[in-house]
Amino acid sequence: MPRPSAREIVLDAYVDILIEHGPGSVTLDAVAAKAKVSKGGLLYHFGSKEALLTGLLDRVWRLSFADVEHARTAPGGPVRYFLTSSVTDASMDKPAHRASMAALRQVGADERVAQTIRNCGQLWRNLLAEHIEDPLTAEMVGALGDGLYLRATMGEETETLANQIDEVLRRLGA
Amino acid sequence: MPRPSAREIVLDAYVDILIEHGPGSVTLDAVAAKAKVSKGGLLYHFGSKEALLTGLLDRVWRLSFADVEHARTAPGGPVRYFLTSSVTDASMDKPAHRASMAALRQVGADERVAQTIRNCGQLWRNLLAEHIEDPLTAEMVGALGDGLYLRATMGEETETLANQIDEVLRRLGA
DNA sequence: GTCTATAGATGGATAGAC
DNA sequence: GTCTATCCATCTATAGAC
Repeated sequence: MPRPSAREIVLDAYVDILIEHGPGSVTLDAVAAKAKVSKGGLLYHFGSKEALLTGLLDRVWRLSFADVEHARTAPGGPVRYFLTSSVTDASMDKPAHRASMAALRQVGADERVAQTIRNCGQLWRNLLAEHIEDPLTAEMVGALGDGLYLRATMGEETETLANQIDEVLRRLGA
Repeated sequence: MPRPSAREIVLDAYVDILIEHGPGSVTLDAVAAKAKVSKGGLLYHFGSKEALLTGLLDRVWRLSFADVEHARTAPGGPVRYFLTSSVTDASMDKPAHRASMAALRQVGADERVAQTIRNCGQLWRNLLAEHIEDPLTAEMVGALGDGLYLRATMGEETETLANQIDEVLRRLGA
């Protein structure tokens, strides 16, 4: 485990603040303080506030891509991995989910945000389509997972469904 | 149709800016300009930025409650109404959806935001539970609708599922 | 590569005229 | 009920020392 670069530490702080306080509270001062660098130090790595967002979107895409690849070889299969991670990891500190949660809070701030999130969604949908024969079923699994993800990011109880993923998949025929 | 009060016009402007530019761009100046009042005029109706958020959350709850009541007597039944409106109205300018989309962008800014959204979600889940016998099926329909809603708010294509709502419901047995 | 200092702009909120 | 004017805190970004 190599020590994370200063760039990554700053990005972590940016993500933390977005998730905990929202975009209205994101200031260079706040990010620098959380990352324990000075504002000048921060601006050496990210030349502007917009550069921070760019860095976040890069991370979101990179981690989502890796997560989808990881799903391909997951023990219970990709489909099961998709649903369980939608519901389980969103509240935990899996980096891929933290990054996309942070990005979700920036929708509207820049066109690239929604674009990136859509691209990541497409990755997952492609994966599901590869492993579920019927197209409509694949779409339904995708939408259901997205719903679980949304709920988890809202701090909602998802146990009712989380404990019955196998039965859910059986009923969907996936 | 009574002319909307100044309060409502200001709230509309606040919602517009949240949806179009995100919370990072919400300033009293911007809201006042969009509502075509002065900053002083705005602050007469909402004494602070926080009061604007409070006003939004009130509206979200009020409109969601009314929408759920409206769903009870919808032509195709409440369940069908839930799914079709999740997918259709989110991109349109139905006030209930615009308000909750705006609130969604403020998650993290204040605890009450996620709380309000959870409460509204509970309203819909109760409705579904009343009209779908099997509890797990009801939960699945709810999650699927939430997924469609999330996608619609991201400007995502939802037509594949939107055109097959009846088949979706048939497969879910709802 | 990280810091301090500071410029210059913009933010939220108040006071008081009309 | 709506406006203008203003205060002061905070924000982004730059300049330049170390």
